[in-house]
Amino acid sequence: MAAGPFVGRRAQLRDDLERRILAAAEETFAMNGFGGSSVAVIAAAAGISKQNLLYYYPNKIDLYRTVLDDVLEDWLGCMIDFAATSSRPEEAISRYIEAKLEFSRRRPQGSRVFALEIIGGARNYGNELKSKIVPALRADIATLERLLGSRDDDRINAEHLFFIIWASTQSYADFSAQMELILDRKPLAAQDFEAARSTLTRLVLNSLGLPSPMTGARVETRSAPEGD
Amino acid sequence: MAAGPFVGRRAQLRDDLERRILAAAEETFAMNGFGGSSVAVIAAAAGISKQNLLYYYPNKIDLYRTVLDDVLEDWLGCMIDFAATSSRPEEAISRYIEAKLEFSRRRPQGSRVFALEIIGGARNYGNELKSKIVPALRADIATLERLLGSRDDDRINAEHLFFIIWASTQSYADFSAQMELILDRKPLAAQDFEAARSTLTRLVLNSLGLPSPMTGARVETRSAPEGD
DNA sequence: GTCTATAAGCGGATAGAC
DNA sequence: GTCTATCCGCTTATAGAC
Repeated sequence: MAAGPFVGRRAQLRDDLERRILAAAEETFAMNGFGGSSVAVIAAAAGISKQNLLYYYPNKIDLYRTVLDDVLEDWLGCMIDFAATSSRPEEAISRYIEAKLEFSRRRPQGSRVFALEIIGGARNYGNELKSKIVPALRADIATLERLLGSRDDDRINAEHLFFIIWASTQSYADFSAQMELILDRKPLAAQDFEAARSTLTRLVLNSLGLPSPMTGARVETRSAPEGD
Repeated sequence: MAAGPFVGRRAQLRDDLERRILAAAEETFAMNGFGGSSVAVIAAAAGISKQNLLYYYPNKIDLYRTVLDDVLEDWLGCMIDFAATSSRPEEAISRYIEAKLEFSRRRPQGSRVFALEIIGGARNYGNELKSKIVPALRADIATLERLLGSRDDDRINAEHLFFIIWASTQSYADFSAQMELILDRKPLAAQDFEAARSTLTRLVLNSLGLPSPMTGARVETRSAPEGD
């Protein structure tokens, strides 16, 4: 239902309210899980009555799935760049990590709702997981494999390298409560995400024998394998 | 309450039942979260009545905290080795990753209960998180920092390197549902954990300029920076 | 669309018999 | 320790007035 140029005022108001409800639901589900969130609390957070919420979303599970859909759409939009990129490997990987971390920074609650669903076995979102998320991840893994080149012998396992990238970037949203305690800073600041980006990028590129794209080819601990 | 040599039959039975309840609770909480788990369902999984469960654990939140305590004790037991180790850096780090992955493999449900609690902001376990878990992680980070040596210049950030290790190893428990779909194998097999260990260990050691401990000093992609 | 009212059931927790 | 019986608040969801 994309908004055309002639959206009426009513439709606009309705759209605004739906967004407010979804935002409230995303936050509540992230903090309390599906079972721990009541429709009444979500409605209160959205500034409307429980009955009114149920007018827009006929039941709790539909609301929950809509939240997941909304987050998924956002996430997929951020992630398509990787498979389509024709940049140099080090730049493609670097940008991918950056985009994934940026998503964690920009939408941590959405990331958490997803994490909760996966941890619980994806029983409410299994079809979408199989039909959309897994293919996207597989495409990313295939891209990564292509970027790694054809040295089959002692090559880094692309699937597990991808799992590491994915787990690491995601954790800056999902486990931020723990990181905040360790870094003694709440919430996490821009410098923390920058340090995360820098550390993870360096780790991955270094393990692949690729130069660091930002600081040029200079890698302090070693010399580059070939002239660039 | 360590069991002495003269534990009565009754005490033994009670202990057995408590363990059965805790196991059922761990599994139920892991799959459904705190709010999504009912005492009745946990009791049924343990093979007793709801009222009987409430005789052993007076309320739901106590049961939940006991599960977390039980998992934490197990986890702490696995993790002390790192800080105490005096092995060579590459061996210490290698063993740490191995132990953390082994915990994910052996007790995935416990790992998930913890993850759910942290994602929800650790509102039910904040004190223990601050007093036990965070200090343990800080000690591990300090150990890692020591192992990294004193090159302050362009050194890998120990905190974030640790976050990466921690997130990656934990994800093989928490997000196994997704990995199972990608790897097309349910549940994950020993070979998957071995591939995870190998990939992550190699990634971390390589980024630190350390030789791989298992395959000797041979690292396919580069030559060692200095003779060992 | 938003309200009041209410249905129908599940939730955690307690009382007291045995 | 385990059982039956029960309380009562909160839950999702619906009906119908305005």
